[in-house]
Amino acid sequence: MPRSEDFNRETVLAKARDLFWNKGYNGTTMSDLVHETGLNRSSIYNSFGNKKAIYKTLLIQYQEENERIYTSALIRASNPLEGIHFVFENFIEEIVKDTQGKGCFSINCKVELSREDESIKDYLEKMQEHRIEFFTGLVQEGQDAQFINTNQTALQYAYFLFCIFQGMRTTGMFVRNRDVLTQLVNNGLKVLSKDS
Amino acid sequence: MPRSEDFNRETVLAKARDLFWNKGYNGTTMSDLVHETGLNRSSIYNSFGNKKAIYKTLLIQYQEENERIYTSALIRASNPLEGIHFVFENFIEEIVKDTQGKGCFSINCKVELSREDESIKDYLEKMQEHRIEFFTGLVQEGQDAQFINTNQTALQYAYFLFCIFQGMRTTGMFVRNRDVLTQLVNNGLKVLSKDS
DNA sequence: TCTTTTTTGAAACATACATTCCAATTATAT
DNA sequence: ATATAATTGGAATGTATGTTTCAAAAAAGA
Repeated sequence: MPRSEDFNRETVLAKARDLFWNKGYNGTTMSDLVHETGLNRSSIYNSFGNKKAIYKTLLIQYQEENERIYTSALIRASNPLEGIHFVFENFIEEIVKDTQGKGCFSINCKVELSREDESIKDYLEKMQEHRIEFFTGLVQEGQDAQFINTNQTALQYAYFLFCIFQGMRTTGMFVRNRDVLTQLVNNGLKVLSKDS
Repeated sequence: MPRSEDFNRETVLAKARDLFWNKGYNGTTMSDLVHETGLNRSSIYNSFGNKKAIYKTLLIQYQEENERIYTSALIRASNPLEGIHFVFENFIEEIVKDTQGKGCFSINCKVELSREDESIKDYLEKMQEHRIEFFTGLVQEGQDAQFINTNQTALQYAYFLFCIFQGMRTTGMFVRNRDVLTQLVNNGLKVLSKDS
């Protein structure tokens, strides 16, 4: 009996994501969302919840997309160190493509909302730990297979990689030169390499 | 003839800075400022201008303070590489002291306002270039005096240092363990060292 | 003391914005 | 075709918030 939604959920969410990514959470108004998605106010509230709920949906979606991108980069790699290289090359591509200097959705969220919204803080903290575990596993594998030196623990190197990632993403808001970024990664990964 | 202000300018600005730092630009209201500083609305507008003006004043003040901190760290150092070490140890202290995870005022500003406010973007972009020039000079001196290797140009190493700085500051919003941060710096600076 | 100039206090203004309401509309199942 | 249940449109609501106004108060100099 019920009438069905008259729009494509994914398309709407994509437009909402672009808005929030461009203008931040506070910089985006519900009217912006109405205008950009073409949906009516009621439809938005009805189908996606309020502003915070929409934003959280997008944040989770962003994390999951990234998760997929990273793991797929690993599959192409023939060893853990190369896997790390691929992951970072992926970051570089994202930064170079980001001609507006929007930065990382997740880091932007961290800065703008993590101190105001406890639930977002908790989520982002878990995600950060998760990423560091991800790197730790990779480095550990690399160390076991003699591709990465054992001067430091896998966990410590994981923090280092995570730090470089966040640094690139933040620095990259103003600097999007591929060569500069590539050298940045090379310099960082030099620390892990066996022959140093 | 004129009546004089009934408050301490620096004290008021310090309280305003804490507010903006804690809650961000959009998260802080003029009423917060009124409440926290104890000044009257009119007095604030009269003596400091509107919200954006106050914020910009604080941003500039923050940059200048940091400038002083860095150059004073250099004076204590006996060579450029040690100078870089001191500067980074300073970052670590700031992060460890930041028990609330407020992060860097300047990076927070970059994320929250640089895409919405052209003048702030321009200012921050200039500051970023300035910091990179600062690091470039230091590295160049270090290379000239044989403390730093010449595998990369001074400029490239400067980007690397800047990236690690921004990464530490962002990662450090959730991770404030001194040992972890110290190892982070050590790993980064290993890249510059002569015997590697 | 009296004038001048600025600061200060409290209320008022104007607007931006998230959210809700309700009637009209529309698709589905019987 | 008709009843049903959800969606949709547009206005309305209430509140949060940046900024202005203006008269009263206060300090400094003559």
